[in-house]
Amino acid sequence: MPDTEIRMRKMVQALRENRYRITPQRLAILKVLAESKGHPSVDSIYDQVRSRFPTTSLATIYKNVAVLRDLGQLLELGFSDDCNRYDGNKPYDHPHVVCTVCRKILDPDMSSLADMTQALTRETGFTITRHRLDFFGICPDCQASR
Amino acid sequence: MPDTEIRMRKMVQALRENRYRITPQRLAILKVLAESKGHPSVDSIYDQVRSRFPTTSLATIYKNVAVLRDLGQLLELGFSDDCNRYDGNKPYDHPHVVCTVCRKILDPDMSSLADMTQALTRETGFTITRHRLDFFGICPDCQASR
DNA sequence: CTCCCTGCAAACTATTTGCACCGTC
DNA sequence: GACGGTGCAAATAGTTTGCAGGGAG
Repeated sequence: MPDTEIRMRKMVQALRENRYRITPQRLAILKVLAESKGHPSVDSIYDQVRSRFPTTSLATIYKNVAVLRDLGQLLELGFSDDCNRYDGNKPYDHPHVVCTVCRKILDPDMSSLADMTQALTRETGFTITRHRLDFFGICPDCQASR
Repeated sequence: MPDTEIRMRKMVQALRENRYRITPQRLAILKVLAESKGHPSVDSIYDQVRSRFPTTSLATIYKNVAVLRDLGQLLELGFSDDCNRYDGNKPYDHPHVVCTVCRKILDPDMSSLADMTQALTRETGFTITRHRLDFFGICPDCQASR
């Protein structure tokens, strides 16, 4: 079974378990999220969903993205200077590399964060529940086209 | 000379070097930023400046904060789900610990980031120019008052 | 005396909300 | 059939902008 299919099922299951109805619009949104290799914005999801359901409204995308985020099925990357981006395939905290030119977002491998979190709890007394690690720079593609 | 004084002078110098005029409002904003131990929001700066210059407008705070940020004298922490916060004392990238209850922000000690950045350049080919590392959790004070 | 800066109000933009109708369960 | 979801439009909130008058250099 392809990964996309697995994610779809997982998200549908999470919706069902929480008594959310399975509507065509919802399925279309899940499909976009599961198939997306990148980190789509609400607008990008909107465009893709509209190609199959032309009457879908932006508000519906926002509402459903919020539901999925609250169910822990979607990671929201808020950028204050830009629109939010979403990851429906790895809906848990992980580092990102963001190209400041084309706004591409990648997921680099990086392990040592668990250690840092533990050290932090010891040092500050905080109960750490979430983190956010973003690196910003210029991707190879954008460096080439200078 | 107290640290506050040093930061004030440094910021004034940066403004002068870039042909920005030194106005009373600007000085008041610099003072708030240099004296602030925490990470004030625009609104908080606004309130503090108004206690001495009651006619100051919010737009002026925004404009000056943008100038200082662009001059590299102020670190902007954008939170998409909340208002931006600023650090005028350490205007360079560094990790933060954010209490999700009281919105307090601390600067923990943490070194290993330089290594991570280097590893990343090797792995992704990105030219890394900035990073952002935030940990979210509940501070000791807020844990106590539960 | 020249412009940059300020203060006011209006504009902007991403997101949220209210509400009547629709479709899932 | 009940009631949660959708689509539309209007509201919201932080931030930005346009412009006329004021003050730093």
